[in-house]
Amino acid sequence: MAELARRSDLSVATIKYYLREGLLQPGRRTSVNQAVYDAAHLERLRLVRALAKVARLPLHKIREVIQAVSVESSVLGAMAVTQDALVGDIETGALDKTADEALTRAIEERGWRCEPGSPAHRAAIRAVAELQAEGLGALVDRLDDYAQAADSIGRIDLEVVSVVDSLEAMIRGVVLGSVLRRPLLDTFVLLAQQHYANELHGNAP
Amino acid sequence: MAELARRSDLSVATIKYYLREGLLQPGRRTSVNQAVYDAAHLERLRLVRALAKVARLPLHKIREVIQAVSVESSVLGAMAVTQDALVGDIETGALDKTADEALTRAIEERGWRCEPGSPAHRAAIRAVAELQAEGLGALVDRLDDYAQAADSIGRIDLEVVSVVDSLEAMIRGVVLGSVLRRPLLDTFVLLAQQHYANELHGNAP
DNA sequence: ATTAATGGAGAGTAGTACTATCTATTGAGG
DNA sequence: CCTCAATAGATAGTACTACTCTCCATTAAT
Repeated sequence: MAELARRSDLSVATIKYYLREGLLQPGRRTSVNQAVYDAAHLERLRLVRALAKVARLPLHKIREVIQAVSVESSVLGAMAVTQDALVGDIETGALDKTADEALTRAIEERGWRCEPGSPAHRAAIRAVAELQAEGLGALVDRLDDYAQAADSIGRIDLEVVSVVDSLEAMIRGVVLGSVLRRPLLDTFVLLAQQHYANELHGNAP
Repeated sequence: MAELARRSDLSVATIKYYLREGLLQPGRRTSVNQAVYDAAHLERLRLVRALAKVARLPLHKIREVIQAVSVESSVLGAMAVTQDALVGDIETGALDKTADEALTRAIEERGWRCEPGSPAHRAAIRAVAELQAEGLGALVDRLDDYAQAADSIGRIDLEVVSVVDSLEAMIRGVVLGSVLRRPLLDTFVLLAQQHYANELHGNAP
């Protein structure tokens, strides 16, 4: 276990805590006070850390994702579970009607076939509604443009996933990819903003 | 104050707390136990809520952003402050060298002019490094594609901002836009993923 | 034989974001 | 004028998350 702690950069106490919380599968017991942990345990710990630190999911959500994914036998199913965890909980009240309409227009424009009523769809409506509520109509007017960029990203995501060979590695790739690709794109957008801000400012090459 | 609580959907106790924490400017006093709050107070509360609930910034970060932005007199400055808050704190250690190289290649490919060493740039390096560490090299191989999509988004962001007229409204738009555009794009990407997942699955139209 | 680590369990801690209670006013209605 | 609810201000308490510490009996390693 000291080994596992060293390799995962976590304290022994934290690993024990994760074991208690069911985030880490128990090791193979060799005696009453000894157990061996292998590469799978290390990988699990890395996954848990990624979900906690990068996606900032609460530990109970992480447990849900891990359990759901370990049962899951399809890549699409794993993707759905991960998506649901990433959007978080949405209050089940009525959603803004004009936001729904604006979103529906954008979806039709793109020709997307997606599940209406899915957590992601509901979260999208809420996001549009918040923009409208804060008077950022100029942003809402460009939904189509953002949708076009999102389309590229979603397509690349799926292309990347479909490269992998084994189902298990694919599911792991979907979960980790969904979580880790987000900050990548976020920071890339910031860099692009810097670029165009510099251009506006007159620092053109 | 009861009025402000009602309009902002916050409890009086919470507003008092925000006053204590310096997140809300004090109202104009009319007597020792009376003060009037106006539209600016309501707007501030909405901004605080957006930064807390949507961007999930801790309150002390929100205070930093608000104070920095209120002093700020340029749109670019406000954008930089907001960017720094959104990327969070990065440990000031050495960053992964191969990740830096991969990122530099992508930036050059795009022709971006951005600040090396800025929080956003450092965060990008870390994001790439995490993908590499988790064996998601397939994703890193497509940095250019993601960068291209990010480029579109950054360009649209700046176009949206430059539409506004007054400086004050522009700064508010930059802060709120940066914060609220994120979940919009996140959910759009999820919808695009659903679309392409359906296609892969054979549910083509 | 001694020392150090292990598994297990419970209690304790730090940080965040409120929420409740108290006090001394004070404004408004009857 | 009197009462009563509301207010500003301050302090203490709460709920939750994510650990961290301490203890124990047991056992592996030297």
